[in-house]
Amino acid sequence: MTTTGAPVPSLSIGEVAERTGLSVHALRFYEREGLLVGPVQRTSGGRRRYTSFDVEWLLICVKLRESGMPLADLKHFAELVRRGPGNEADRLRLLDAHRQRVDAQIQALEECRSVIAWKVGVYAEHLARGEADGLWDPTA
Amino acid sequence: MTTTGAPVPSLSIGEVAERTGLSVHALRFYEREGLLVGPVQRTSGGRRRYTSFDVEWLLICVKLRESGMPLADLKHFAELVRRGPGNEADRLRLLDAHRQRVDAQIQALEECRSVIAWKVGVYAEHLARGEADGLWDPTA
DNA sequence: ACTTGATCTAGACCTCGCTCCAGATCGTAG
DNA sequence: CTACGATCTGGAGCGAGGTCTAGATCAAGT
Repeated sequence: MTTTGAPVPSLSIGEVAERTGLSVHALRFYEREGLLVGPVQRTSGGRRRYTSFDVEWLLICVKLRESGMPLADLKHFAELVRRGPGNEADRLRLLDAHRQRVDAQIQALEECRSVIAWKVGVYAEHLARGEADGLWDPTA
Repeated sequence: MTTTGAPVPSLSIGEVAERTGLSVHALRFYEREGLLVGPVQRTSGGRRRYTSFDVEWLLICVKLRESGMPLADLKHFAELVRRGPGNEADRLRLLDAHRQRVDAQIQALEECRSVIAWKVGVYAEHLARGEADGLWDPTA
């Protein structure tokens, strides 16, 4: 029954690279590093076939990496999921800690942006007033 | 006249490290890499003395680095400032490009945050409903 | 059968941004 | 004068996160 449905469409490493934005090199690297939940299936010829689960997980990985989670934490998270139910509190802690770091990061970036925007404004005003008005604060 | 005022209080590398959050190693490294606008002054004995200009510039550097500007761009910016007036348009372009990257970064982070917050919510709800309710989407 | 392009493995290599070390010197407090 | 901590230089080393190479194999089109 469960084994005879339409064959779940599986993807080659190249297709997954396209869909996730990771390079094929990075995909193999992630696998070696134990960042995937399960082992990737193979064809008789040894080529990887990724399931949609794999791809979903990878898309989450991409989001977590994009927001600065180190590979070590990602690996830890993968391990928790791999071990199956029973450690949801741990997973929650891990994600929530990361969420807080992301919030802090956003705040820091917004501060940076305002500093930069102010400096951009200084230069723009200077240029608007003409190029030849002399002395400049070297730090401006 | 201009040479006999109160001696501008200058700081040692350790004091600058404290004030900027950069390590003394990093400060020497930045200098070697040409990331400072001018050469740092030295005492007769060869120790660095940083002016408040230096410190201000370093604080800007810190903000730019914090927001992800690569050292190469920082160096480029320092070179422009070092060359003096006349290239304000270039400086503006450099900073404005960076501002745009920061904006994009903030947007990306906010997207990440919402994905993460959603997952945190999923786990939290699961835990609130009790630990023993069975099957789990492995990607959850 | 042949060609072409994607994929395979193991492992070397790379960039970035510091960090640390060794061994010498400075400078200030006792 | 002596100690001791801070600083000096040049260069090696490091951790993160991939990236790339070589040489072989697989799979699909003609």
